[in-house]
Amino acid sequence: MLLKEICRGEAQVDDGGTARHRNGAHKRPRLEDVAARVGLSTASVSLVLRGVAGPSERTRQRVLKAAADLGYQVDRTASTLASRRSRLLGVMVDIHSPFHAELVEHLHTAAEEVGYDLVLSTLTRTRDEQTAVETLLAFRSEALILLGPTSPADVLAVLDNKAPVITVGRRIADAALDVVRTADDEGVGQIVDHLVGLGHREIVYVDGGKGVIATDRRRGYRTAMRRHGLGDRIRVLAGDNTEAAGERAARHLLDGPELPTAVVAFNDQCAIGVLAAFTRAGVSVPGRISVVGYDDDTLSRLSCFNLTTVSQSAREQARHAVTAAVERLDQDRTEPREVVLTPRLIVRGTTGQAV
Amino acid sequence: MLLKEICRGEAQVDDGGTARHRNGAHKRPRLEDVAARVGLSTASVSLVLRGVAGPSERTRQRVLKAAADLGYQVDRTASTLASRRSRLLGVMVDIHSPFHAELVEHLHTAAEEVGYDLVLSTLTRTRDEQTAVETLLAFRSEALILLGPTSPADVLAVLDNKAPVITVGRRIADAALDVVRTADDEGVGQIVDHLVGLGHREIVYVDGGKGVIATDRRRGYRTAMRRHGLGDRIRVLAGDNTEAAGERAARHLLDGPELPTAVVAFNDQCAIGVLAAFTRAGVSVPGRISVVGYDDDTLSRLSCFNLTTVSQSAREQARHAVTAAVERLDQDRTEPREVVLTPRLIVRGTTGQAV
DNA sequence: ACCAGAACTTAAAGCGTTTTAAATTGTCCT
DNA sequence: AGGACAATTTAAAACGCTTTAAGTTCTGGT
Repeated sequence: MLLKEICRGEAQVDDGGTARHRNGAHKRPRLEDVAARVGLSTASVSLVLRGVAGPSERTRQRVLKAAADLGYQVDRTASTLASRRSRLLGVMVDIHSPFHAELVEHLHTAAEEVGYDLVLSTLTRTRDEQTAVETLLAFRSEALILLGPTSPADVLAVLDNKAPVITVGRRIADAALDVVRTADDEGVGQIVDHLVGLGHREIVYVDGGKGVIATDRRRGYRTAMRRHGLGDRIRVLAGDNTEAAGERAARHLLDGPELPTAVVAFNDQCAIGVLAAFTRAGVSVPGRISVVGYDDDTLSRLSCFNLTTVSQSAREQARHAVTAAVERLDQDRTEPREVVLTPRLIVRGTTGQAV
Repeated sequence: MLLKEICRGEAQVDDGGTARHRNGAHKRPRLEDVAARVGLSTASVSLVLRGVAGPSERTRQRVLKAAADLGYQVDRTASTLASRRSRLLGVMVDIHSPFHAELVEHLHTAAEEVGYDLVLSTLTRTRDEQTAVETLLAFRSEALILLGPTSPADVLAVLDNKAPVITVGRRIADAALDVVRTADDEGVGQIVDHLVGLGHREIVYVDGGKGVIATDRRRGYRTAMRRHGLGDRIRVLAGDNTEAAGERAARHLLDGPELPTAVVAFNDQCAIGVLAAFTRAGVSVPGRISVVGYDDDTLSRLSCFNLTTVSQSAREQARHAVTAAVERLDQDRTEPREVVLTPRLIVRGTTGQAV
């Protein structure tokens, strides 16, 4: 062991710092190195570094100092292997989505609070959900938090056999999975309530195409209209989640016999298309017509849009997702759970009294 | 060994699938399990699974089949430890930045082509560069690709001792680091050329505050103006990277004696503020005044803005970053290298002939 | 001095792979 | 049949840590 140490030392000297990075094999200090430095066993050092009770105060201090001097940093791969726990939550995200970005932000803090770390795997044009999830498992993630997955329920169910799956932001038929989401129908309901409260009766909805989310929102619109006795005023225009769709819908309305007094769009992106088309046509918003989006995108907050919209409380969803994971991992919960949060209407500048 | 197998088998049956996830300790099949299944050693299986030459075709097929049957997936932590290589590139990103999202997308494909994987660590309000980088190292990243780091050059230099650092998108004084970036001054120069070509002479620049990037772009503006003999027309308005700053600047211009014929903003965000203020004031763009941004944000592409801007070629930067990493890791390059790419002007709808 | 028990420390056995050197099997000649 | 060599296969030693059971050292009380 002494010999070994000397060898390492010599090698480092010979190395001279020039070939430091060769093959990424820059020697980082190991537990053994700091142990040798203070004349203790690696066991003690490990104990101190993990903050486990046992080692004396004197030992603690010396070890901490030595570790700092050497710039020691634990090797996650080794400790995962040894402890049989990675304490890692795998998160699948669409890196282009601002909403996911927000979720990740809160997932980080929530996970940290319960002693877990996050590993991210992103979807891209050339990287599908399958690949993303495999990466997460290869890192030995203990649970999988999937943000807005599009895989069918049965695929997710199979996945759940390898590690508990928590789906965020999407309703899942009745697979035995944990789901955290907001009530999309209710969110649109709140929008309609708000508009009706402002005296609107001619409220048009621009659809978001197929998909669970679009379905829920559309239903929310219909239900709310009927609730207000406006069942016969229900009017759904085809559309999708793009600005272009919003523009098309708005032009369609402009070409029509009479303009409604309010337009509710599937999401913010789409709403902005609507907004742009109206502005260009000289129709005042919210003077002549009110426009509402959904998602509380960064976009909607821009003062030039200042869009009334619905927020999905990223913070709460993230916390619930982490809690769900921890319950599965550390508290033996086996029953699936669905957490449905109430979205929050954000009234900004694109809604006003009906004319 | 046979006994051991039986034990594992029994345990799985007892488990019955209900307590599967307890402590994240779901037993995944190991190399040994697939070896046992085909009656070979783990060594052979390892060889086959990694595609190393040696095993006979017959063996190969049998192993592959067994692995598939068992749903075997290699455990990265173990193989990293054993092979002393993680083949992992650590990437620090600001998850809220659309530009970083694009870079990550291309980094993924570039890394894959050379047999590396990416591990992402994000900056958030509560997670600074220090923490992000430590996480990357804890995973044993072999190189660090930092997207737009703000840490001072000397901190980055120290970091480079632990693993080769490749900085993307930011100029670094003269640290011995690899840098990949675009020539910001040149980008702004292209904008000015474009405007001058359209007959503009009164071109105002809205500044981006302090910071290396802002400095470069401002310099680019000044240099280009002088180059066109417009040195006496140079006019820089205070600003930063926000929409609000753009609005302020535009209002300032509107209040002034005479409007310039073109405004160049530090970035797209800022340009959109400018745009919004002009539109609201009834000043036609590009009829009366031209506006240009920088970054080619998703924002700028929205048809309602359709902003003329400058693209930073995420794809090229990503490829160069990965190449730089690989050269350091696999080809013993020790000399730092700076790659400066030429940005590309994207002419859209906010620039036109000077009036 | 001696001893029980508390306080602290450590030896050693893994964790699931890779890798090297050695062992085994197979093939083709004489 | 025997031997040389190539083609396969494998035993066993890492990798850097955690963890458990077993020491060892201290206390304070007799």
